[in-house]
Amino acid sequence: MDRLLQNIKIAINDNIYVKDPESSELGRRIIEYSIVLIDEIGFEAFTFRKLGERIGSNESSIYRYFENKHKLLVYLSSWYWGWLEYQLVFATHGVPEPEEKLSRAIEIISRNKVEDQNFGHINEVLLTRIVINESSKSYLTKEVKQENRDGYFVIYKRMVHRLEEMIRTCNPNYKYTTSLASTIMETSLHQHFLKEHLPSLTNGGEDNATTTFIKEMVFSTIKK
Amino acid sequence: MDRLLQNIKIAINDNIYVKDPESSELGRRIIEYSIVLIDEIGFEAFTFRKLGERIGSNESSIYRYFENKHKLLVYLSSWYWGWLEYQLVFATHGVPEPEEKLSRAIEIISRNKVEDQNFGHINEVLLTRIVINESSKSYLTKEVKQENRDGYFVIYKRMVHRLEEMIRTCNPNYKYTTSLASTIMETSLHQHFLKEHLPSLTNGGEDNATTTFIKEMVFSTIKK
Amino acid sequence: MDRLLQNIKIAINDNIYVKDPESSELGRRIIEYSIVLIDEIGFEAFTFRKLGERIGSNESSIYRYFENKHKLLVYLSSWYWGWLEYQLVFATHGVPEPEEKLSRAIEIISRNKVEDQNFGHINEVLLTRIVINESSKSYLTKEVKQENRDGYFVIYKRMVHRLEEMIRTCNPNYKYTTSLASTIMETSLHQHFLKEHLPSLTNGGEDNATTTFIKEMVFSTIKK
Amino acid sequence: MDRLLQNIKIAINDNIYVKDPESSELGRRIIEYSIVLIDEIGFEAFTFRKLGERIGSNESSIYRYFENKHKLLVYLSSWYWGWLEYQLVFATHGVPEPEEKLSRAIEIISRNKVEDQNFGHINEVLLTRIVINESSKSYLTKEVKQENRDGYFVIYKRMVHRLEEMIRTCNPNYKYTTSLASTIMETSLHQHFLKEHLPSLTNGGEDNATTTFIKEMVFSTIKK
DNA sequence: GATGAATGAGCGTTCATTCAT
DNA sequence: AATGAATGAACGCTCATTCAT
Repeated sequence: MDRLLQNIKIAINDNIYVKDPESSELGRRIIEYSIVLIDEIGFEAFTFRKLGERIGSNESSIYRYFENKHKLLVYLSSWYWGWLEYQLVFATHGVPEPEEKLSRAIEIISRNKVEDQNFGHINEVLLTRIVINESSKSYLTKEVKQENRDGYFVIYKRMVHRLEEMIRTCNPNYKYTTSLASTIMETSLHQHFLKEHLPSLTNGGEDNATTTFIKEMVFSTIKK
Repeated sequence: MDRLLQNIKIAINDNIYVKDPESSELGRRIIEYSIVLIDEIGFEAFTFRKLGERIGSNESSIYRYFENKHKLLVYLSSWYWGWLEYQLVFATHGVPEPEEKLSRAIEIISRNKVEDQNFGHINEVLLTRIVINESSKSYLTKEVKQENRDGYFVIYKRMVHRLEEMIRTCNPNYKYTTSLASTIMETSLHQHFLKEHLPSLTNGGEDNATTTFIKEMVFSTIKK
Repeated sequence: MDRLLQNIKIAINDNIYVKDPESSELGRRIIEYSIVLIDEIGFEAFTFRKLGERIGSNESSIYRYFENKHKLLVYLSSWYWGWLEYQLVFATHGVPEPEEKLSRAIEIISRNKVEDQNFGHINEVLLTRIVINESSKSYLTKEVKQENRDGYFVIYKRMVHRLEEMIRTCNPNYKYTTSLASTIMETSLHQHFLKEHLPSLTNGGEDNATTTFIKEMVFSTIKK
Repeated sequence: MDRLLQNIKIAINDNIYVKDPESSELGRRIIEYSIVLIDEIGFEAFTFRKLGERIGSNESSIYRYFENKHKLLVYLSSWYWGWLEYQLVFATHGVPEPEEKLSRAIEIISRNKVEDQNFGHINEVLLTRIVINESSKSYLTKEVKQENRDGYFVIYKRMVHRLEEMIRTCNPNYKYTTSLASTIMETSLHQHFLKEHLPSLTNGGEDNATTTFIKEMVFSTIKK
């Protein structure tokens, strides 16, 4: 992305963190290296102690920012979806044609991600990999319902509802707009996962194959 | 299901377990109560110690059957898919019409599950809930690739390939058969998850809505 | 008590604190809310962090006043005994009859306490409960001897010696004046503790039963 | 004590421990060295980790026997009271004269303790010191009431009730039997504490002074 | 003088696992 | 084959305290 947006900051629900990691140097290091480390060793093996070692800081300092590693993952996921949402709004703003709008939205969500210079301390490529591999763990817990009530997933849900709205504009008579919207989101992640880890379960090998697959599926489904 | 099948046994790849849990009373208790306990407290909080307490046996005995709790989850998932595969084969066998065949397959995979009297020690309703809530944790690990090589996911993959084959029979020209097949599998689980935990992200509220949604999507996608 | 004494201040040995908590608003808030909080959660669970949160101040500020929570407890105990001593002196001053004097002293020490309007920021009822439940922890430590040398318990000891003196005046031949005096002090606390927590170990249920019990015991013991 | 009683075992309420420490060598070492270590460094500084180091065993093994250090202290206190109770029963059994009986009981409770050869792994002298210095911490907690309900203090309470019964036999008209009984128990400990740490608050310096003091006090109090 | 941020150390606990029976 | 006991290692977290402002 261009650098016009240098001052923007992805806004995250403030009861996900204890202290805003964007508010200090240490906070930003926590974000930067948690992404690197989770990608390296997986979320299961990731601990605040190891992160502390990596950033040359005591784990107790990290507790000033996040109550536990689970909330840190929720934060990273939220940031990811906030970042995608930003791109989606930017790319679809002012596009009059509903099909074109939805097409661009699917593209943003399902394409291969590249680094974004606007957020120096965040490696979006690694983060995307984390979201693909681990983010379901942020909601597949016994506490989903409470966390949902606490607004942990607002950005994700807003994304789904934006898609839903676009689908409805394309075809007001289509019955399963919400399910289709959430399927777009989930399929985007899942197909990328398979491509990486279980390639025999996908045709997504070539560039943009996933995007094309989803677009075809969505548009034939909602065609009047 | 009827009870004609009383003697059948779902065959599970034998390097998932150390000792076949179907081969002893203790083994069957391990399976029975691991399902109950994981459903109760979640896979994260589930430990062999707690399972041992529940079945009145020492945790070390459980190690005779499974190397660790992760493999036990792989076993349960495999069993689930094996069970579904059985139903799928049974329901589609001898159906000449390709569309009808695929339609029945989707139905088997995505419908709400009920208890199956053929497997007394397994509560299929709870198991389905576990697969919906937790099974992604069985492959979302750093070790997927190795485990795939070890054949942990053969049944799942065979299911995908069966679907793929049916899709191809319906329309030999459709390009993304594998992706569509894996999307059917994943969407079936995901929509049920949303229905349960984040209902605002699905239209799947009514009976069979998920099945209808998927069928519509699939058939419009592959329509010649 | 009447309000004639508005300007009095209980004098506490100044090496118990770093900075006199009576010398500032923050100091008084520390005293006020430490009493409330210790009563609420117990001394064990009480920390400067929690106290800081309660008074809307950083824990590091509290360290300006007290080196650690143990010294704060010593301070509170000392304040309690200083407060009791004041009442004792006030109530026995000018009483010529030795038995009457001792009787009034025992009364002061063992009666149920009520709030004293002279010290607005201190809730004497809660403080009494703390002294009953927790104050032994202020001297039951490996450091008693050193702390005694440092004068941490002067007020308490002065109280014992005042009682001792009164006992001796009643009966100059009684041999165990000091032990009896310290037993009066300890029994007053202990019986109140039992009344509250293990009532089957006391007859102290009715009003003033503890006072009557102690008086009877003391006077029969020292009777010539 | 003589060695006639070699086979006796002090019976402790079995929900104080997870596994009976008398049932294994490791368990007995835990008891033996916890007494030594608590006496050495104080209960506050005592941790299972340090105990583990001392007995050359991992702290996790200790958790097999006691849930936490607080319960271990409850166990030690209970053992102490059980041991005293045994002596008390033994010393008063068959004594017809009520005053003599009570006198012997007070003696048992308040005298200086010496090692008892019947319990090889327990150093009764150190244990007595622990009970004097630390045991109040076993009941001065926010959880007393619940723990009382759970029977943690049964032996202590039985001791009080035995004393109470003896007092009543001496003088059926005395009103405060329970309070006097609990005062005997408490004063015995407290005077020994003072003798050791704050000797200016006691006359208990000479041998048996505490015993004599208490006996005089009790008998003059209940004298008809 | 009061505060906010950061830290090191250690606690209590649990887990997965092994060993001996 | 199944069990019970024991262990090492690590986790999550909190505490008391210090430093810089």
